[in-house]
Amino acid sequence: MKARQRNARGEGGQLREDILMAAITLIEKAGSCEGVSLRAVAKQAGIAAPSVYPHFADRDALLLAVLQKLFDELVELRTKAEEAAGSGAWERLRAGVFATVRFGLERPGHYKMLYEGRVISGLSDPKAATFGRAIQIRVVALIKDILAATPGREAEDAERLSLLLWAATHGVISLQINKPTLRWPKATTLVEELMRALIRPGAAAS
Amino acid sequence: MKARQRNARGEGGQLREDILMAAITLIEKAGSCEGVSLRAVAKQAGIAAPSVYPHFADRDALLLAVLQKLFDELVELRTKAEEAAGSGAWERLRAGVFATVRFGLERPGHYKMLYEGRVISGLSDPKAATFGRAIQIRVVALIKDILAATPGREAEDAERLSLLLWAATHGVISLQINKPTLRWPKATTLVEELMRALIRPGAAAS
DNA sequence: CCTGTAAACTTAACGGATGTAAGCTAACAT
DNA sequence: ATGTTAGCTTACATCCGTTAAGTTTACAGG
Repeated sequence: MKARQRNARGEGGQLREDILMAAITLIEKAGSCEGVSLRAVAKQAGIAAPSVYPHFADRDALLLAVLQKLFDELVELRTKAEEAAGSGAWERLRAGVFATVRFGLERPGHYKMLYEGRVISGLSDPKAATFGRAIQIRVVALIKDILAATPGREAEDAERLSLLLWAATHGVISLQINKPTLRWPKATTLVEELMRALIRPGAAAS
Repeated sequence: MKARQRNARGEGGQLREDILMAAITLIEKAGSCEGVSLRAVAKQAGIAAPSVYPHFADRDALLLAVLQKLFDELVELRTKAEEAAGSGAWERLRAGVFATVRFGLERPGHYKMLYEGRVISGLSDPKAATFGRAIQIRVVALIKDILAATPGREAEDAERLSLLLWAATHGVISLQINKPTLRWPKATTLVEELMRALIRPGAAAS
């Protein structure tokens, strides 16, 4: 791991990306960001521990950057899945939710960091709180569309339904990650049942 | 903290309880069991660090004992709540679920240890996996009763519904714990809506 | 009451890991 | 040749889990 090439004059910033990637790799391997030491990240990146400091003020700043990057990644995954799902609101919503489920099950360590991580440090919390917001906004819009097209439910609170859907989805992913010894039915199927129960009650049994 | 009285001849076992209590206190204060050091537990209990070893083989054994105790506590809380709720299956189920919600919100660190904690050590996991089982078994029975009394749903899979309910409930608690900066509606209300959507669809709007 | 002994608990210490600070060296652009 | 940048080495103070050995205390038998 020590065979790292020194970067050229203007490209010291390249290392920043490498450090982030190293941290992301280790966090997934460790299952969460706790216990991932700065030294381990440095070793994974092929550099000495103090070489992190020119790029990140301290360990918290590094973890916050990782959090940001992972959220961005999830938002993009979700966006692409929605776009690939066509134009129906229901299909788009389902595709987005499924994308999150897949993300969570394939990369449980990253998912836990995003949605089960405690406040990293006092100051960084308010910033981190806004990271996932983009998703929730689009979900509310989609649910509004679905409700508007469902006779008798036009006046229901889409915001509240989105919270319920989020909670239910997160619960399925979280339990499946944290209680892996139980035998779980297919997560996407469970989530689809929850979606139908909450948003399209008429089709509960698919 | 150093004014601890030495225990009498045969009652060294008293300290075991004190250590457990100290660990439980610190885990709640720290928000999870990671980062709670054996030395900190000892200091909280008013003893020196090595005095833990006559009572617990190592740190993992201590944490496992804490896990056991916390699960027992939650099971008892839930049992009492169900018993106080009368004889209706729906009311008993709701009371039990609400008790868990209250436990989670009042003691988020303990809840996270129970339901978001990773495997403590290789060997201890299979044992720990059975800890929460008692709850789920009773929930399935209650849901069976409810379904049997609901025309048209007698044949539905109570086991699967219990998983969905568990996931949805856990999702509400977990998100509310881990995203405390968002403004959340009352958790018990959210959970009751989920319960109605899943188990009593006819009464979705209360 | 005295005393021996075993339990309850302490202090000291080891080996290692951690985050971070200072200063140094090697490479490249000018 | 020189100045700046990239990254390294060394070092610090602190904490960790754990072991070994010693000390204090409570009680039983005389």
